[in-house]
Amino acid sequence: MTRHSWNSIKDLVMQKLNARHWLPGEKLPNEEMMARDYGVARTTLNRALREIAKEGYLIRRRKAGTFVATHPVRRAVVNIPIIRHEVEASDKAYRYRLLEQKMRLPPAKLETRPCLYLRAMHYADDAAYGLEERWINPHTTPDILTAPLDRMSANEWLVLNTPFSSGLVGFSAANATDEQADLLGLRPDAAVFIVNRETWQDEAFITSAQIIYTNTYRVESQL
Amino acid sequence: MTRHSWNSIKDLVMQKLNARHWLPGEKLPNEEMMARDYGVARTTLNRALREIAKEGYLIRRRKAGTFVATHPVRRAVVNIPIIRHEVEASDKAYRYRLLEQKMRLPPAKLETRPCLYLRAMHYADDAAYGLEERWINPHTTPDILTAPLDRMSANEWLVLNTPFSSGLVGFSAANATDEQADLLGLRPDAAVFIVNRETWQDEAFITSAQIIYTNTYRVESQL
DNA sequence: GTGTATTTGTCCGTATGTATG
DNA sequence: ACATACATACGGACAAATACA
Repeated sequence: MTRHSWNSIKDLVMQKLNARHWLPGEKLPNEEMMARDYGVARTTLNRALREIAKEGYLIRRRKAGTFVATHPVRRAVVNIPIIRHEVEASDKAYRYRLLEQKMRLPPAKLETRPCLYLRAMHYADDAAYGLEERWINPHTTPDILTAPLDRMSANEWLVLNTPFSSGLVGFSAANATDEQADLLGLRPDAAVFIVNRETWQDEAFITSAQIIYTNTYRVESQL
Repeated sequence: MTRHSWNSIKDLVMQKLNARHWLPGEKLPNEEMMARDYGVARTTLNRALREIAKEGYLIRRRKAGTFVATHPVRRAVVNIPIIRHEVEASDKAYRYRLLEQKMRLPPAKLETRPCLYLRAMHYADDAAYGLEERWINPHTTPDILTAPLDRMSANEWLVLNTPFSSGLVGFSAANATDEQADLLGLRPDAAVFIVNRETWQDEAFITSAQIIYTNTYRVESQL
Protein backbone atom coordinates (compact mmCIF):
# COMPACT_ATOMS: atom_id res chain seq x y z
CA MET A 1 0.00 0.00 0.00
CA THR A 2 2.93 2.30 0.65
CA ARG A 3 3.50 3.32 -2.92
CA HIS A 4 6.29 5.64 -1.88
CA SER A 5 9.48 4.43 -0.41
CA TRP A 6 12.59 6.54 -0.19
CA ASN A 7 14.01 4.31 -2.88
CA SER A 8 11.30 5.08 -5.37
CA ILE A 9 11.67 8.76 -4.64
CA LYS A 10 15.37 8.34 -5.29
CA ASP A 11 14.66 6.68 -8.63
CA LEU A 12 12.24 9.41 -9.52
CA VAL A 13 14.74 12.17 -8.77
CA MET A 14 17.47 10.31 -10.62
CA GLN A 15 15.22 10.09 -13.66
CA LYS A 16 14.66 13.82 -13.54
CA LEU A 17 18.39 14.39 -13.24
CA ASN A 18 19.04 12.15 -16.22
CA ALA A 19 16.37 13.95 -18.19
CA ARG A 20 18.09 17.24 -17.40
CA HIS A 21 14.98 18.47 -15.63
CA TRP A 22 17.41 20.39 -13.42
CA LEU A 23 20.65 21.43 -15.08
CA PRO A 24 24.11 20.97 -13.52
CA GLY A 25 24.59 23.67 -10.89
CA GLU A 26 20.90 24.35 -10.59
CA LYS A 27 19.17 24.47 -7.25
CA LEU A 28 16.45 22.00 -6.43
CA PRO A 29 13.36 23.04 -4.46
CA ASN A 30 13.80 22.71 -0.74
CA GLU A 31 12.99 19.52 1.10
CA GLU A 32 9.69 20.68 2.44
CA MET A 33 8.36 21.61 -0.97
CA MET A 34 9.61 18.48 -2.65
CA ALA A 35 8.17 16.34 0.13
CA ARG A 36 4.78 17.98 -0.41
CA ASP A 37 5.06 17.62 -4.18
CA TYR A 38 5.82 13.93 -3.97
CA GLY A 39 3.40 13.32 -1.13
CA VAL A 40 5.89 11.93 1.36
CA ALA A 41 7.25 13.00 4.72
CA ARG A 42 10.29 15.21 4.78
CA THR A 43 12.36 12.50 6.46
CA THR A 44 11.61 10.16 3.58
CA LEU A 45 12.56 12.71 0.98
CA ASN A 46 15.63 13.57 3.02
CA ARG A 47 16.84 10.02 2.89
CA ALA A 48 16.38 9.80 -0.86
CA LEU A 49 18.35 12.99 -1.47
CA ARG A 50 21.00 12.01 1.04
CA GLU A 51 21.62 8.77 -0.81
CA ILE A 52 21.84 10.52 -4.15
CA ALA A 53 24.25 13.04 -2.68
CA LYS A 54 26.40 10.23 -1.32
CA GLU A 55 26.66 8.89 -4.85
CA GLY A 56 27.96 12.26 -5.92
CA TYR A 57 25.15 13.54 -8.14
CA LEU A 58 23.87 16.17 -5.74
CA ILE A 59 25.60 18.63 -3.46
CA ARG A 60 23.76 19.58 -0.30
CA ARG A 61 24.58 22.50 1.97
CA ARG A 62 22.64 23.79 4.91
CA LYS A 63 20.87 27.04 4.35
CA ALA A 64 22.12 27.04 0.76
CA GLY A 65 20.07 24.14 -0.53
CA THR A 66 20.47 21.13 -2.79
CA PHE A 67 22.25 21.52 -6.11
CA VAL A 68 22.95 19.32 -9.10
CA ALA A 69 26.64 18.46 -9.06
CA THR A 70 28.48 20.18 -11.90
CA HIS A 71 31.32 17.69 -11.97
CA PRO A 72 30.04 14.56 -10.34
CA VAL A 73 33.05 12.86 -8.84
CA ARG A 74 32.90 9.36 -10.10
CA ARG A 75 33.64 6.88 -7.41
CA ALA A 76 34.35 3.28 -8.02
CA VAL A 77 34.07 0.79 -5.23
CA VAL A 78 36.63 -1.95 -5.58
CA ASN A 79 36.52 -5.09 -3.53
CA ILE A 80 39.75 -6.22 -1.92
CA PRO A 81 39.18 -9.92 -1.53
CA ILE A 82 41.26 -12.51 0.19
CA ILE A 83 43.43 -14.03 -2.52
CA ARG A 84 42.25 -17.55 -1.82
CA HIS A 85 38.65 -16.47 -2.35
CA GLU A 86 39.58 -14.66 -5.52
CA VAL A 87 41.25 -17.76 -6.95
CA GLU A 88 38.49 -20.10 -5.85
CA ALA A 89 35.89 -17.80 -7.35
CA SER A 90 37.41 -18.49 -10.76
CA ASP A 91 37.05 -22.25 -10.16
CA LYS A 92 40.73 -22.91 -9.75
CA ALA A 93 42.59 -24.74 -7.04
CA TYR A 94 44.34 -22.39 -4.67
CA ARG A 95 47.79 -23.18 -3.35
CA TYR A 96 50.00 -21.15 -1.09
CA ARG A 97 53.71 -21.53 -0.44
CA LEU A 98 55.75 -19.72 2.15
CA LEU A 99 59.15 -18.82 0.73
CA GLU A 100 60.76 -16.97 3.55
CA GLN A 101 59.98 -15.95 7.12
CA LYS A 102 62.30 -14.04 9.40
CA MET A 103 62.66 -11.10 11.74
CA ARG A 104 64.13 -8.02 10.12
CA LEU A 105 64.23 -4.29 10.53
CA PRO A 106 61.48 -2.77 8.37
CA PRO A 107 61.52 0.62 6.65
CA ALA A 108 61.73 3.33 9.29
CA LYS A 109 58.34 4.83 8.42
CA LEU A 110 56.70 1.64 9.63
CA GLU A 111 58.51 0.67 12.82
CA THR A 112 61.91 1.15 14.46
CA ARG A 113 61.99 -2.34 15.98
CA PRO A 114 62.46 -5.59 14.08
CA CYS A 115 59.33 -7.04 12.51
CA LEU A 116 58.28 -10.24 10.87
CA TYR A 117 59.10 -10.32 7.18
CA LEU A 118 57.38 -12.82 4.90
CA ARG A 119 57.57 -13.76 1.29
CA ALA A 120 55.05 -16.15 -0.14
CA MET A 121 53.65 -17.30 -3.46
CA HIS A 122 50.01 -17.74 -4.35
CA TYR A 123 49.11 -20.21 -7.06
CA ALA A 124 45.97 -20.89 -9.07
CA ASP A 125 45.91 -24.41 -10.52
CA ASP A 126 49.69 -24.57 -10.11
CA ALA A 127 50.20 -21.45 -12.18
CA ALA A 128 51.87 -18.55 -10.41
CA TYR A 129 49.20 -16.06 -9.37
CA GLY A 130 50.90 -13.53 -7.15
CA LEU A 131 53.99 -12.91 -5.11
CA GLU A 132 53.43 -11.46 -1.67
CA GLU A 133 55.96 -9.55 0.37
CA ARG A 134 54.74 -8.57 3.78
CA TRP A 135 55.79 -6.96 7.02
CA ILE A 136 53.88 -7.75 10.18
CA ASN A 137 54.40 -5.90 13.44
CA PRO A 138 54.65 -8.41 16.30
CA HIS A 139 54.49 -5.56 18.79
CA THR A 140 50.88 -4.86 17.85
CA THR A 141 50.00 -8.43 16.87
CA PRO A 142 52.02 -10.77 19.08
CA ASP A 143 49.91 -13.82 18.22
CA ILE A 144 51.27 -13.76 14.70
CA LEU A 145 54.46 -15.41 15.96
CA THR A 146 52.59 -18.60 16.74
CA ALA A 147 50.26 -18.50 13.72
CA PRO A 148 50.47 -21.41 11.26
CA LEU A 149 51.81 -19.27 8.44
CA ASP A 150 53.09 -22.27 6.54
CA ARG A 151 49.52 -23.43 5.99
CA MET A 152 47.48 -20.26 5.95
CA SER A 153 48.29 -17.00 4.24
CA ALA A 154 49.12 -14.15 6.56
CA ASN A 155 46.43 -12.10 4.90
CA GLU A 156 43.76 -14.56 5.85
CA TRP A 157 45.05 -15.02 9.38
CA LEU A 158 45.12 -11.28 9.92
CA VAL A 159 41.60 -10.75 8.61
CA LEU A 160 40.32 -13.32 11.08
CA ASN A 161 42.43 -12.34 14.04
CA THR A 162 43.12 -8.65 14.08
CA PRO A 163 40.79 -5.71 14.00
CA PHE A 164 42.10 -2.57 12.46
CA SER A 165 41.09 1.01 12.39
CA SER A 166 42.44 2.40 9.17
CA GLY A 167 44.14 1.33 6.03
CA LEU A 168 45.44 2.30 2.64
CA VAL A 169 45.39 0.53 -0.69
CA GLY A 170 47.42 1.49 -3.68
CA PHE A 171 47.57 0.20 -7.23
CA SER A 172 50.56 0.71 -9.46
CA ALA A 173 52.59 -0.76 -12.29
CA ALA A 174 56.28 -1.63 -12.52
CA ASN A 175 58.76 -3.68 -14.46
CA ALA A 176 59.48 -6.96 -12.73
CA THR A 177 62.88 -7.48 -11.19
CA ASP A 178 64.71 -10.56 -12.42
CA GLU A 179 63.86 -12.47 -9.27
CA GLN A 180 60.20 -11.52 -9.41
CA ALA A 181 60.01 -12.47 -13.09
CA ASP A 182 61.59 -15.80 -12.30
CA LEU A 183 59.17 -16.60 -9.48
CA LEU A 184 56.15 -15.52 -11.48
CA GLY A 185 57.25 -17.25 -14.66
CA LEU A 186 57.46 -14.05 -16.65
CA ARG A 187 60.05 -12.80 -19.07
CA PRO A 188 62.57 -10.37 -17.55
CA ASP A 189 61.33 -6.79 -17.45
CA ALA A 190 57.69 -7.79 -17.92
CA ALA A 191 55.16 -5.35 -16.57
CA VAL A 192 53.58 -6.38 -13.28
CA PHE A 193 50.56 -5.07 -11.44
CA ILE A 194 51.23 -4.20 -7.83
CA VAL A 195 48.73 -3.90 -5.02
CA ASN A 196 49.99 -2.28 -1.84
CA ARG A 197 48.16 -2.39 1.44
CA GLU A 198 48.95 -0.87 4.78
CA THR A 199 46.87 -1.24 7.85
CA TRP A 200 47.21 0.69 11.07
CA GLN A 201 45.60 0.81 14.43
CA ASP A 202 45.79 4.14 16.17
CA GLU A 203 49.17 5.25 14.82
CA ALA A 204 50.62 1.78 15.33
CA PHE A 205 51.42 -0.14 12.19
CA ILE A 206 49.95 -3.62 11.94
CA THR A 207 50.94 -4.89 8.53
CA SER A 208 52.18 -3.72 5.18
CA ALA A 209 51.93 -5.92 2.14
CA GLN A 210 52.87 -5.75 -1.49
CA ILE A 211 51.36 -8.24 -3.84
CA ILE A 212 52.88 -8.55 -7.27
CA TYR A 213 50.60 -9.95 -9.92
CA THR A 214 51.34 -10.95 -13.46
CA ASN A 215 50.31 -8.38 -16.03
CA THR A 216 47.19 -10.31 -16.91
CA TYR A 217 45.73 -9.25 -13.58
CA ARG A 218 43.06 -6.57 -13.61
CA VAL A 219 41.10 -4.78 -10.96
CA GLU A 220 37.59 -4.10 -12.17
CA SER A 221 34.69 -2.25 -10.75
CA GLN A 222 31.29 -0.87 -11.48
CA LEU A 223 31.18 2.91 -11.56
CA MET B 1 25.24 15.18 22.94
CA THR B 2 22.24 15.43 20.71
CA ARG B 3 24.72 16.08 17.99
CA HIS B 4 25.43 13.21 15.60
CA SER B 5 24.09 10.67 17.94
CA TRP B 6 23.84 7.98 15.30
CA ASN B 7 27.46 8.59 14.46
CA SER B 8 28.62 8.23 18.02
CA ILE B 9 26.59 5.05 18.38
CA LYS B 10 28.29 3.81 15.25
CA ASP B 11 31.71 4.58 16.74
CA LEU B 12 30.74 2.87 19.94
CA VAL B 13 29.62 -0.29 18.17
CA MET B 14 32.72 -0.23 15.97
CA GLN B 15 34.87 -0.08 19.09
CA LYS B 16 33.09 -3.08 20.53
CA LEU B 17 33.58 -4.94 17.25
CA ASN B 18 37.27 -4.13 17.25
CA ALA B 19 37.55 -5.19 20.86
CA ARG B 20 35.97 -8.52 19.89
CA HIS B 21 33.10 -7.87 22.26
CA TRP B 22 31.08 -9.85 19.76
CA LEU B 23 32.98 -12.50 17.82
CA PRO B 24 32.74 -12.96 14.04
CA GLY B 25 29.51 -14.76 13.25
CA GLU B 26 27.97 -13.87 16.58
CA LYS B 27 24.50 -12.36 16.81
CA LEU B 28 24.05 -8.93 18.28
CA PRO B 29 21.12 -8.06 20.52
CA ASN B 30 18.08 -6.89 18.60
CA GLU B 31 17.55 -3.27 17.73
CA GLU B 32 15.04 -2.60 20.43
CA MET B 33 17.30 -3.88 23.18
CA MET B 34 20.36 -2.08 21.91
CA ALA B 35 18.43 1.12 21.55
CA ARG B 36 17.32 0.85 25.18
CA ASP B 37 20.84 0.01 26.32
CA TYR B 38 22.34 3.02 24.59
CA GLY B 39 19.47 5.30 25.47
CA VAL B 40 18.51 6.27 21.92
CA ALA B 41 15.49 5.76 19.72
CA ARG B 42 15.36 2.65 17.63
CA THR B 43 15.51 4.67 14.41
CA THR B 44 18.77 6.20 15.56
CA LEU B 45 20.30 2.87 16.42
CA ASN B 46 18.97 1.53 13.12
CA ARG B 47 20.84 4.15 11.19
CA ALA B 48 24.09 3.44 13.01
CA LEU B 49 23.87 -0.30 12.32
CA ARG B 50 22.78 0.30 8.74
CA GLU B 51 25.88 2.36 8.09
CA ILE B 52 28.15 -0.23 9.66
CA ALA B 53 26.50 -2.94 7.61
CA LYS B 54 27.05 -0.91 4.46
CA GLU B 55 30.74 -0.84 5.28
CA GLY B 56 30.69 -4.61 5.44
CA TYR B 57 31.34 -5.30 9.12
CA LEU B 58 27.83 -6.43 9.94
CA ILE B 59 25.33 -8.60 8.13
CA ARG B 60 21.68 -7.83 8.76
CA ARG B 61 18.79 -10.10 7.89
CA ARG B 62 15.14 -9.65 8.68
CA LYS B 63 13.84 -11.89 11.36
CA ALA B 64 17.28 -13.48 11.76
CA GLY B 65 19.02 -10.49 13.27
CA THR B 66 22.30 -8.64 13.05
CA PHE B 67 25.54 -10.61 12.88
CA VAL B 68 29.23 -9.81 12.89
CA ALA B 69 30.58 -10.46 9.40
CA THR B 70 32.92 -13.43 9.35
CA HIS B 71 34.94 -12.27 6.38
CA PRO B 72 34.35 -8.57 6.06
CA VAL B 73 34.77 -7.79 2.40
CA ARG B 74 37.21 -4.97 2.26
CA ARG B 75 36.00 -2.28 -0.05
CA ALA B 76 38.06 0.64 -1.15
CA VAL B 77 36.39 3.64 -2.71
CA VAL B 78 38.56 5.17 -5.38
CA ASN B 79 37.81 8.52 -6.91
CA ILE B 80 37.98 8.79 -10.66
CA PRO B 81 38.72 12.45 -11.18
CA ILE B 82 38.84 14.47 -14.32
CA ILE B 83 42.48 14.48 -15.37
CA ARG B 84 42.68 18.26 -15.43
CA HIS B 85 41.52 18.43 -11.83
CA GLU B 86 43.98 15.74 -10.84
CA VAL B 87 46.88 17.66 -12.37
CA GLU B 88 45.77 20.99 -10.98
CA ALA B 89 45.36 19.46 -7.53
CA SER B 90 49.11 18.82 -7.52
CA ASP B 91 49.77 22.49 -8.34
CA LYS B 92 50.91 21.91 -11.86
CA ALA B 93 49.83 23.53 -15.06
CA TYR B 94 47.55 21.32 -17.10
CA ARG B 95 47.86 21.13 -20.85
CA TYR B 96 45.94 19.02 -23.32
CA ARG B 97 46.80 18.21 -26.90
CA LEU B 98 44.61 16.42 -29.40
CA LEU B 99 46.71 14.10 -31.54
CA GLU B 100 44.16 12.48 -33.76
CA GLN B 101 40.44 12.59 -34.41
CA LYS B 102 38.59 10.55 -36.98
CA MET B 103 35.66 8.28 -37.65
CA ARG B 104 36.49 4.60 -37.53
CA LEU B 105 34.88 1.27 -36.95
CA PRO B 106 35.30 0.36 -33.27
CA PRO B 107 35.62 -3.12 -31.76
CA ALA B 108 32.43 -5.04 -32.48
CA LYS B 109 31.50 -5.43 -28.81
CA LEU B 110 30.98 -1.68 -28.63
CA GLU B 111 29.17 -0.72 -31.82
CA THR B 112 28.74 -1.97 -35.36
CA ARG B 113 28.67 1.50 -36.91
CA PRO B 114 31.61 3.87 -37.24
CA CYS B 115 32.41 5.93 -34.16
CA LEU B 116 34.60 8.84 -33.26
CA TYR B 117 38.12 7.81 -32.38
CA LEU B 118 40.39 10.18 -30.48
CA ARG B 119 43.94 10.16 -29.29
CA ALA B 120 45.15 12.90 -27.00
CA MET B 121 47.97 13.71 -24.60
CA HIS B 122 47.62 15.17 -21.13
CA TYR B 123 50.54 17.14 -19.72
CA ALA B 124 51.44 18.40 -16.25
CA ASP B 125 53.90 21.30 -16.38
CA ASP B 126 54.89 20.23 -19.89
CA ALA B 127 55.80 16.75 -18.71
CA ALA B 128 53.83 13.94 -20.29
CA TYR B 129 51.15 12.82 -17.86
CA GLY B 130 48.92 10.42 -19.73
CA LEU B 131 48.00 9.23 -23.17
CA GLU B 132 44.30 8.88 -23.87
CA GLU B 133 42.72 6.70 -26.52
CA ARG B 134 38.99 6.97 -26.71
CA TRP B 135 35.94 5.85 -28.65
CA ILE B 136 32.81 7.96 -28.56
CA ASN B 137 29.52 6.83 -30.00
CA PRO B 138 27.97 9.66 -32.04
CA HIS B 139 24.75 7.68 -32.32
CA THR B 140 24.10 8.11 -28.61
CA THR B 141 25.87 11.44 -28.25
CA PRO B 142 25.47 13.33 -31.52
CA ASP B 143 26.55 16.67 -30.05
CA ILE B 144 30.07 15.34 -29.65
CA LEU B 145 30.63 15.99 -33.36
CA THR B 146 30.43 19.75 -32.82
CA ALA B 147 32.22 19.80 -29.44
CA PRO B 148 35.46 21.81 -29.22
CA LEU B 149 37.63 18.78 -28.64
CA ASP B 150 40.77 20.64 -29.62
CA ARG B 151 40.41 22.81 -26.52
CA MET B 152 38.64 20.64 -24.02
CA SER B 153 39.26 17.01 -23.22
CA ALA B 154 36.53 14.65 -24.31
CA ASN B 155 36.31 13.37 -20.77
CA GLU B 156 35.41 16.76 -19.44
CA TRP B 157 32.97 17.51 -22.23
CA LEU B 158 31.20 14.24 -21.67
CA VAL B 159 30.90 14.75 -17.92
CA LEU B 160 29.23 18.08 -18.53
CA ASN B 161 27.05 17.12 -21.44
CA THR B 162 25.91 13.56 -21.11
CA PRO B 163 23.58 12.23 -18.48
CA PHE B 164 24.70 9.83 -15.84
CA SER B 165 24.92 6.25 -16.72
CA SER B 166 26.38 2.99 -15.67
CA GLY B 167 29.99 2.23 -16.25
CA LEU B 168 33.01 0.10 -15.65
CA VAL B 169 36.52 0.97 -14.57
CA GLY B 170 39.49 -1.29 -14.84
CA PHE B 171 43.08 -0.96 -13.71
CA SER B 172 45.90 -2.95 -15.23
CA ALA B 173 49.57 -2.96 -16.07
CA ALA B 174 51.34 -3.49 -19.40
CA ASN B 175 54.59 -2.93 -21.19
CA ALA B 176 54.48 0.20 -23.30
CA THR B 177 54.47 -0.17 -27.06
CA ASP B 178 57.24 1.72 -28.83
CA GLU B 179 54.85 4.45 -29.86
CA GLN B 180 53.39 4.84 -26.39
CA ALA B 181 56.87 4.95 -24.85
CA ASP B 182 57.88 7.59 -27.33
CA LEU B 183 54.87 9.80 -26.61
CA LEU B 184 55.19 9.44 -22.86
CA GLY B 185 58.95 9.91 -22.83
CA LEU B 186 59.65 6.46 -21.45
CA ARG B 187 62.22 3.86 -22.38
CA PRO B 188 60.90 1.14 -24.69
CA ASP B 189 59.15 -1.66 -22.84
CA ALA B 190 58.68 0.41 -19.69
CA ALA B 191 55.77 -0.63 -17.49
CA VAL B 192 52.72 1.60 -17.78
CA PHE B 193 49.62 1.86 -15.65
CA ILE B 194 46.40 1.65 -17.62
CA VAL B 195 42.98 2.87 -16.61
CA ASN B 196 40.07 1.67 -18.73
CA ARG B 197 36.64 3.14 -18.58
CA GLU B 198 33.46 2.25 -20.36
CA THR B 199 30.19 4.04 -19.93
CA TRP B 200 26.83 2.89 -21.14
CA GLN B 201 23.31 4.10 -21.11
CA ASP B 202 20.68 1.42 -21.30
CA GLU B 203 22.62 -1.07 -23.40
CA ALA B 204 23.89 1.66 -25.72
CA PHE B 205 27.58 2.39 -25.52
CA ILE B 206 28.52 6.02 -24.96
CA THR B 207 32.26 6.05 -24.64
CA SER B 208 35.20 3.79 -23.99
CA ALA B 209 38.54 5.19 -22.96
CA GLN B 210 41.97 3.90 -22.17
CA ILE B 211 44.38 6.17 -20.38
CA ILE B 212 47.99 5.15 -20.29
CA TYR B 213 49.99 6.63 -17.45
CA THR B 214 53.69 6.47 -16.78
CA ASN B 215 54.70 3.91 -14.18
CA THR B 216 55.03 6.57 -11.51
CA TYR B 217 51.26 6.86 -11.45
CA ARG B 218 49.44 5.33 -8.51
CA VAL B 219 45.83 4.99 -7.58
CA GLU B 220 45.43 5.32 -3.83
CA SER B 221 42.55 4.96 -1.51
CA GLN B 222 41.59 4.79 2.12
CA LEU B 223 40.22 1.44 3.18
C1' DG C 1 31.40 41.95 12.44
C1' DT C 2 26.54 40.76 13.90
C1' DG C 3 22.18 39.05 13.73
C1' DT C 4 18.60 36.61 11.47
C1' DA C 5 16.24 33.65 8.57
C1' DT C 6 16.52 29.67 5.83
C1' DT C 7 17.73 25.00 4.79
C1' DT C 8 19.57 20.76 5.71
C1' DG C 9 20.82 17.39 9.57
C1' DT C 10 19.28 14.65 13.08
C1' DC C 11 16.36 12.78 16.85
C1' DC C 12 12.30 10.80 18.78
C1' DG C 13 8.08 7.87 19.35
C1' DT C 14 4.90 5.47 17.09
C1' DA C 15 3.07 2.72 13.51
C1' DT C 16 3.05 -0.37 9.74
C1' DG C 17 5.22 -3.27 6.15
C1' DT C 18 7.93 -7.28 4.92
C1' DA C 19 10.99 -11.03 4.76
C1' DT C 20 11.97 -15.19 7.02
C1' DG C 21 13.09 -18.62 10.83
C1' DA D 1 0.57 -19.99 9.90
C1' DC D 2 2.89 -17.44 13.12
C1' DA D 3 6.12 -14.73 15.53
C1' DT D 4 10.26 -12.16 15.16
C1' DA D 5 13.49 -8.69 13.78
C1' DC D 6 14.72 -5.58 10.46
C1' DA D 7 12.97 -1.87 6.95
C1' DT D 8 10.66 2.05 6.35
C1' DA D 9 7.07 5.79 6.99
C1' DC D 10 5.27 9.83 9.32
C1' DG D 11 5.10 14.28 11.72
C1' DG D 12 6.88 17.17 15.07
C1' DA D 13 10.78 19.14 17.08
C1' DC D 14 15.23 21.15 17.64
C1' DA D 15 20.27 21.70 16.24
C1' DA D 16 23.74 23.33 13.24
C1' DA D 17 25.49 25.66 9.47
C1' DT D 18 25.53 29.52 6.70
C1' DA D 19 23.84 32.95 3.03
C1' DC D 20 22.43 37.36 3.29
C1' DA D 21 20.78 41.63 5.09
